[in-house]
Amino acid sequence: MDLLIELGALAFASRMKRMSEIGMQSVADVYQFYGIDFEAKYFPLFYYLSQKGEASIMEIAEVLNVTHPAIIQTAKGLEKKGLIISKKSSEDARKRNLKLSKKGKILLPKLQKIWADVKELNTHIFENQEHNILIALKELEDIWTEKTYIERFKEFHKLA
Amino acid sequence: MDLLIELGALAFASRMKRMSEIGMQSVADVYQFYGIDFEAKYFPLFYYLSQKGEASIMEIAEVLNVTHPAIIQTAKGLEKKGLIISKKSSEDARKRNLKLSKKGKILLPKLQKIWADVKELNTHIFENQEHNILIALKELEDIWTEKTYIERFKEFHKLA
DNA sequence: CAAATTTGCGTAATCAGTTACGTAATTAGT
DNA sequence: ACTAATTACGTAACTGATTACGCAAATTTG
Repeated sequence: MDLLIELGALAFASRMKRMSEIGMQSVADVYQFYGIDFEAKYFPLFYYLSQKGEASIMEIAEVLNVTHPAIIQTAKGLEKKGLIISKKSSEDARKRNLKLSKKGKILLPKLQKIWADVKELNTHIFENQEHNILIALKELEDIWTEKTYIERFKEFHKLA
Repeated sequence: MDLLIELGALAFASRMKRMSEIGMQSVADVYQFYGIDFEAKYFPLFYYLSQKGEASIMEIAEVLNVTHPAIIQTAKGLEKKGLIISKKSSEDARKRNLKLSKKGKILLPKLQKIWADVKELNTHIFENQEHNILIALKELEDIWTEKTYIERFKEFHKLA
């Protein structure tokens, strides 16, 4: 029995969270399968640095939609593993810029291969869905951007 | 700029999580709008007790798909608010059964009204999606049930 | 029916994020 | 050019979940 599924439209937040956790665990399993010492939680930060080259804490926090202490914490983990390094910005003494270390750059191609394989499978799965979850997500993200839930709630139930 | 959306099929776990958080916050806003002292995190447990009447810690944990310490913790919160009570099972001395308190039963109709309103709006939103996220979720949940991601991964990439 | 195993619960430590707050550096206003 | 406001970062405390572990009660089994 799965109460959350029964609850349908009421419990969708809980189900999304559970699905998110399954997604994280799945990728973790892939890294492990390839014997690579890399955690799923590092992906967004490491990937962004691999694209951008160098970026400050706040810039990363904004792009990844998390708070800056979260970036500091994740960066600590990646620095400890020796995959990224940081140094004070020369233009702005408040900023600390992060970038891939030599070791990080060496690991990168292996990770890129895995990311490509994961992306390929995911795309395959999503495209074979009758209702594509990526499109559904994008629709919802746009709906919340347009108007907050509570505003919509008041309007819908004529409480405004 | 939103890197996660750009990453599409690769970052869907992070996006699901974010959407889940928006969903939780939205319901929290509705409780607040009605001036009701109830937190979104209490919903699954409180709702289940309102339906079942009485249930043990482990039973609830299984039905809600979380670990038993999570239920103990959530139950502590609801007991502190006086919305549920607990007593040792008479049939099995290991078990502690939870149920709504008098105060909880009095609050229930108000909550039920809110849940109904939220469900109505959510259903409206989801039914107007071109790709319905509830259906998409159900499809994915079934896919993972059928076979783990890593198994699927090995097959898809001919690594089995 | 006694011993071994399993089950139910509670607590502690941990985890990945958050909010709150403080400090130093930069930018804006006059 | 001072002063005020803002921005960037770091730390601390909290949150809501997890895993790991231990104890007591119930159940299985030899």
